[in-house]
Amino acid sequence: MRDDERQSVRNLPLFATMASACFDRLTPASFLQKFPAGVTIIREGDPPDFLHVVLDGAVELFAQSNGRETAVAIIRPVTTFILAAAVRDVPQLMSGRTLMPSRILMIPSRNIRTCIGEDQAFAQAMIDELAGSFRFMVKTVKNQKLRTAVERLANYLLTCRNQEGATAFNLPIEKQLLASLLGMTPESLSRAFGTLKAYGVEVDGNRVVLANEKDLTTLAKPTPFIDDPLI
Amino acid sequence: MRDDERQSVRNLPLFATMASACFDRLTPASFLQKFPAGVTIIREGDPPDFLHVVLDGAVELFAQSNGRETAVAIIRPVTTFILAAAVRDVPQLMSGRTLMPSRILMIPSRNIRTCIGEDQAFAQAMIDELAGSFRFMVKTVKNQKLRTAVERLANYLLTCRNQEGATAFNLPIEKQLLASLLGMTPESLSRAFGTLKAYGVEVDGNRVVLANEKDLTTLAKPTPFIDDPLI
DNA sequence: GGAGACGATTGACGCAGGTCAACACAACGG
DNA sequence: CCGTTGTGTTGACCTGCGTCAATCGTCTCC
Repeated sequence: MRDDERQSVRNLPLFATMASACFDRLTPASFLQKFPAGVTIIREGDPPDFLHVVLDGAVELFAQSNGRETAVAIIRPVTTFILAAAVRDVPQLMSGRTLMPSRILMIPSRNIRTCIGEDQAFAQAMIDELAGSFRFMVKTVKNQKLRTAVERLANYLLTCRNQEGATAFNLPIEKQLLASLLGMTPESLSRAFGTLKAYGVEVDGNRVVLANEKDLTTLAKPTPFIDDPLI
Repeated sequence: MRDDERQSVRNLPLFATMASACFDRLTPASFLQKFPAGVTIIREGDPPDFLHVVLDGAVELFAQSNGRETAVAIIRPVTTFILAAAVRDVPQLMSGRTLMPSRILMIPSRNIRTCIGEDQAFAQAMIDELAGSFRFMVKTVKNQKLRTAVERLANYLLTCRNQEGATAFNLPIEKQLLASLLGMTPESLSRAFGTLKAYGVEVDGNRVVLANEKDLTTLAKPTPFIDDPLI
């Protein structure tokens, strides 16, 4: 691991406040691994031997059942994942695959659990992180159960808009994956985009322009309690 | 609060390991409140002034948007809720209403946050609790996105069966609420029960008999990574 | 440059599940 | 005792979305 990367891990909310003594004990036991795109790096049901940190690239968390599959979250640098399984030492509920060539830091989850018991600040940061993850999943459930496919797409686009700060942007993921994340088929996503044309949504490949935010917002009815990632 | 109730709160996983000094500081600041059935005791968007503990009765956590409403979880004694909002001090994402006359212990969330900083064991218990809550929501998302309405009902019944330990039992909640919890309308639930007749599911009011577990299981395809509440 | 692979789109069609309305039934209160 | 209210069921209908198949464009790799 390069020194600037070590620093960027250290700067994560989860690790920023922990005692240096603990952090220094964590890092030597960890190792950095490079993966090409499209590799499944963790599998549902596996024991959570490592806490993973995406340093570079992107990881899709997904789940399978009955031959069906769905994306649950996209993890981008610099963020951890499978925290909950790691601290409880129980089988993982989701699989993870790289969406592009990625570099992942793997920290033995045993060391994580030890540090929690020794470092008060780390425990506090862990509580914050887990509470945030829980709330993210609550929002996901609400999004899924209270909205139609077109509404989910409309709100997704508005959220992109807010993060980009502009009404024109590129979709950060492929449409196939977006469909899975939004809980629909690629065909339905295509048709949902078609429906949104009437609300000023212009699409060309990955390029999206929101030409009529007002109408789109009226349709989407966004609420901070689903769509604001910060609260 | 009666002494045996104080003890049952103390016995909760969240409070069992914490230092007595902390627990003793928590309880005097808390108060017990009685609610009749059907009362909304917390509201989406409200600040989380209190951590709630259901001592008696039951509480439905639900969310609303666009005039639609959905149940997210049922809280039974003795369990806490809105933990995540309380520790982060951010608006609640769900509302809660009593399903029957209930007695709820309300602990100022400020005190909870203080204790986390002072009591290592409490912080540890909090981490466990939040990790468990997160995983519950992951399972909820998977259940919702990977299964049809009939499959969700079939798996719900099999989960009841395991908790009761018998193939005949009473539904613990009204069908209306069950429909909302499973993400469908009451009419659809009624028809889903109709579909399951062919799989040995006999229903009379709240009474359910699973006369053919084998076929039902073949249909439901339960997986511990969605249906096992313990992992 | 051409063959293939992959992602996206479109059309035709079907089904799951929502909507609306009517009705059955039990619980409850006057 | 009967009307009222709440809860569940059933039927008719419709729509949102999945499925299947064909097509098109883009990218890659010989």
